[in-house]
Amino acid sequence: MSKITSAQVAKRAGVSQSAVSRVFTPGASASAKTVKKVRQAAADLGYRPNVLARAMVSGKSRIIGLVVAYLENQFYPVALELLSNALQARGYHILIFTAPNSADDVDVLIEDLMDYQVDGIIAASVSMSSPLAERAQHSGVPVVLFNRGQESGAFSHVTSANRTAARAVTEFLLDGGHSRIAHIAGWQGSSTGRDRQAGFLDAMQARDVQPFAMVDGMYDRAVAMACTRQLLNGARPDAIFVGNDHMAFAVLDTIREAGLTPGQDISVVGFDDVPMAAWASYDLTTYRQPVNRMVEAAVNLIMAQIEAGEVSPQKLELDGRLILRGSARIEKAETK
Amino acid sequence: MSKITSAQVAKRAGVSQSAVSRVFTPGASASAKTVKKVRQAAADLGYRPNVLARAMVSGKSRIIGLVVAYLENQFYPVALELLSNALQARGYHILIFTAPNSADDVDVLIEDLMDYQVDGIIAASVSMSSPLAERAQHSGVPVVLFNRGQESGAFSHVTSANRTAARAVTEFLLDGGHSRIAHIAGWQGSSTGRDRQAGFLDAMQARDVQPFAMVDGMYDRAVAMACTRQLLNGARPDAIFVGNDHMAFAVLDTIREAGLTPGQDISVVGFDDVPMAAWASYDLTTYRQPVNRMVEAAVNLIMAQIEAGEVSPQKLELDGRLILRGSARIEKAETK
DNA sequence: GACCGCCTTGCATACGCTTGCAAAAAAAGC
DNA sequence: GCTTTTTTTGCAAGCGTATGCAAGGCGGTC
Repeated sequence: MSKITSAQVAKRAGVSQSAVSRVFTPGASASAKTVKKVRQAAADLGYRPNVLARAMVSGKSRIIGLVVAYLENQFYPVALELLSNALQARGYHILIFTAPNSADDVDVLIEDLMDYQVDGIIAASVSMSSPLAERAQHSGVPVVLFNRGQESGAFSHVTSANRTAARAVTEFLLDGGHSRIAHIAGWQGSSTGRDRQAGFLDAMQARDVQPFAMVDGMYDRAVAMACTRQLLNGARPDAIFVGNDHMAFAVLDTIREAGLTPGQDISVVGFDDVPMAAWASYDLTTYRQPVNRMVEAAVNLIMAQIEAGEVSPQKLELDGRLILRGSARIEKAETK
Repeated sequence: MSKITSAQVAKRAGVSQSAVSRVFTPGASASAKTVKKVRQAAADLGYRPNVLARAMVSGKSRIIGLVVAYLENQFYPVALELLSNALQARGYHILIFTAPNSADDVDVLIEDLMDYQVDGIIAASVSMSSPLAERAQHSGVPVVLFNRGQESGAFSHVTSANRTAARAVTEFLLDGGHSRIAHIAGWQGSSTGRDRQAGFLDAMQARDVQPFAMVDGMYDRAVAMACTRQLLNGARPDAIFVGNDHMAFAVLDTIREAGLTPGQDISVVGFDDVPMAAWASYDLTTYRQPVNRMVEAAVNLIMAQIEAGEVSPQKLELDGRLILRGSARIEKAETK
């Protein structure tokens, strides 16, 4: 029930309170003798500096606000864990805010976040409004968007090269001899969803083949299942490119439910390469987002902005690669 | 780049700083006139109270430390999201700490945590050492263990009634006519793993049937797969009760890999009922942990301890129920 | 109209720490 | 050994807010 303060340590060590502070402040000067006395006293009393008090005077809280949603999509827990570890290693910690779906509420959330004097904000799977942009900018809080882009040049962001990637996926399907290719797109309210769809269209137009179908799957399992059932009615596609793995699993389940075999009757390709994609029951061919590098980049970005007061927003697009598994036919078509 | 303070608002509104403070402090007295002036000035300036400064003087940070690991196991992201939402609704937020596997390091983590003056700690999927117990107790920081028990009566915890539940699962398998039942147990270093194994043994002994096999799956996918391959060699079990869903999925994959059909050749039952268990590709019979109620209970517990300074640790065990799906044979054996 | 009680308000202090400044101490230079 | 330079140290002033206390304002009662 006791809070040990630096003053108490100071008294016990026979030095001033500022001496104690300096011993616990990296880069401050203190003689070996003082350091020893203070450390001893601190250990005796079980003293630990109060991060909040430190934050008040220094203006640095060593807290990063993380806004996240869609934790059902395994991509985010994985990213969250990596982010947390990377930041912990640098002495920062994550204050987590789970975002509601509506975009307006995100703004409220960010206000909340800033009340905590966070040193930076990482927003994963979330778009931010422009008023909010100004707000954060105005407060001098760096913002990095993770796995989501932003047209306005307000923030930094790090994503995959979604459009290029989607083009590669589509070309892979075309090369595999598919000609009736459908796209269950990621949510069109998100940049990732739009970019991947654009990449899909790029590739189709380049080869001069019409999309079999193209619908918005909203990054939602139920919606993806409904879309798939629709597609399976009547003339079927021979391939479906799905906006992310989370939906792709739903597609696979639905295809099997219809008595068809993925990779044989219909090829399915996802996006993300979450761990589950490698599991035998799904065995999903998918485009691997380089989540490790994305996290690293995001952390580096936010650190740079915090430490250097860097203001120019960076837009990073990292390359991943297609991971071939059993859910999509590989060999060239028999027409060859 | 500007930090608006209550003093600035005060000046603009023509009142004292304390008046501003009172307007933003629920339960403090201020005349309607003052409230109006202050709110106006605050809105003009874009003032928001500094939570950290508030925390310093009040001693309440409105931050809950959450220690978590095993985010690959979908149970935890789900719980995390629910916890975060429940706490956000009460004006609290989560500072997240991802725990390494080793138990010692958890202690270091908690020290870190307490530096942030958290109002409480929720530890999910993590055991705590007794020195740590004292430490937190000494600092007056309430600790609640989530989905993990603790023999020492030091902290509160909330879990399922794991032993009873495991007994029910085992009885279900016995009733289904299975006689060669194996158990791939949860990590024996965890209370949940041990309790479920104990429940399994309870039921088997009560019916006087020998376990076909019993091994520690360590809550690890790879280990569970290895165990399963072992079990499938030679004389096979006709049922496997797995310590959690995360491992059960691995078991199912391995069974299929061996050319067998779960629910037909071998029954499999898991524990947790994570969302994925309901997906068609797994269709896993499993014991549903009442995660909503567990979260609610954990939050209530920690709130009570924070607000009332409650000290007596509570040990809550909630009941879930068995969810029947396709991975386990249901009907009585043919011997009937 | 005087008196009493209650609601508001400002003043001043405290929360636990960092940091600029100047004095003291130690080290270095000759 | 004395001056000059460098390092160490204590003092004190904040960081932005809440809150006890006393003074002021208001209405109500007789």
